[in-house]
Amino acid sequence: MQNTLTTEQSRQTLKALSDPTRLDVIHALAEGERCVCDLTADLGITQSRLSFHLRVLRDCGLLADRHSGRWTYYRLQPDALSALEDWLATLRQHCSRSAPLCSD
Amino acid sequence: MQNTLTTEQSRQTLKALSDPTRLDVIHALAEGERCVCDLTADLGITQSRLSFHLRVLRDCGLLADRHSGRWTYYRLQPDALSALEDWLATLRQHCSRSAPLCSD
DNA sequence: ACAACTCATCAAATTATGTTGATCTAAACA
DNA sequence: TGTTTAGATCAACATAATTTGATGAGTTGT
Repeated sequence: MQNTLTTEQSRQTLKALSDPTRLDVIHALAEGERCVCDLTADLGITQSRLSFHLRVLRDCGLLADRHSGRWTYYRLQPDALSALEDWLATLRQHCSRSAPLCSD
Repeated sequence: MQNTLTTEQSRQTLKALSDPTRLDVIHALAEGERCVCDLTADLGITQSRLSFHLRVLRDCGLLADRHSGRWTYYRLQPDALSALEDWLATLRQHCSRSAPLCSD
């Protein structure tokens, strides 16, 4: 499979995943999609704070949302994780080519 | 291969990789190990700034260093990238299990 | 229309990260 | 010993990310 993430997109996804609150969100959504008010209760954080983190995760493609009535449901997009894995694998392969240059 | 990274270690590595200057360092080192003064010249940044980023990368295991005379040589540790890939793959597998819960 | 509910957004305050320039230690070499 | 070089560290500043509390927009039910 080809990596379609730009370096900038990968950076944003890496940064998004490096926050503990956002990892909590991801774990909570691993059970399936949930509305914001349920997530707020599950995680025990304020609504505006959760909304901020949901936006970060959605903006980098890790989450998708769906509106129904007055609720907004968020769900995981595992393909975004796959794409990041591909990007990382490519980086690692590039790094593994490295040979020592400096001898002393 | 088993994932040996804790969530906290993974977070630190993700955060380390999410900075453009640090990605530049990694790409520079993909050619092989280099001393700090050569890296400073390669990247065109100040010595203290580079030193700061090298420490972040070393602290999360992405780089190793070696002292020889008055020089310090840094090199990549591709295994740290592999470990992060494993952690990500595990997270993705966990996420991919998710089934929609909310019907309306 | 009105009230209650869900959620996003905003400004202000707080906290975390990165940058700069100076200083310090250790090594090399005259 | 005195001087130069490599590199780490520190304090001060600058910038970016996060949190909080308030407000606003849309939806539902009375």
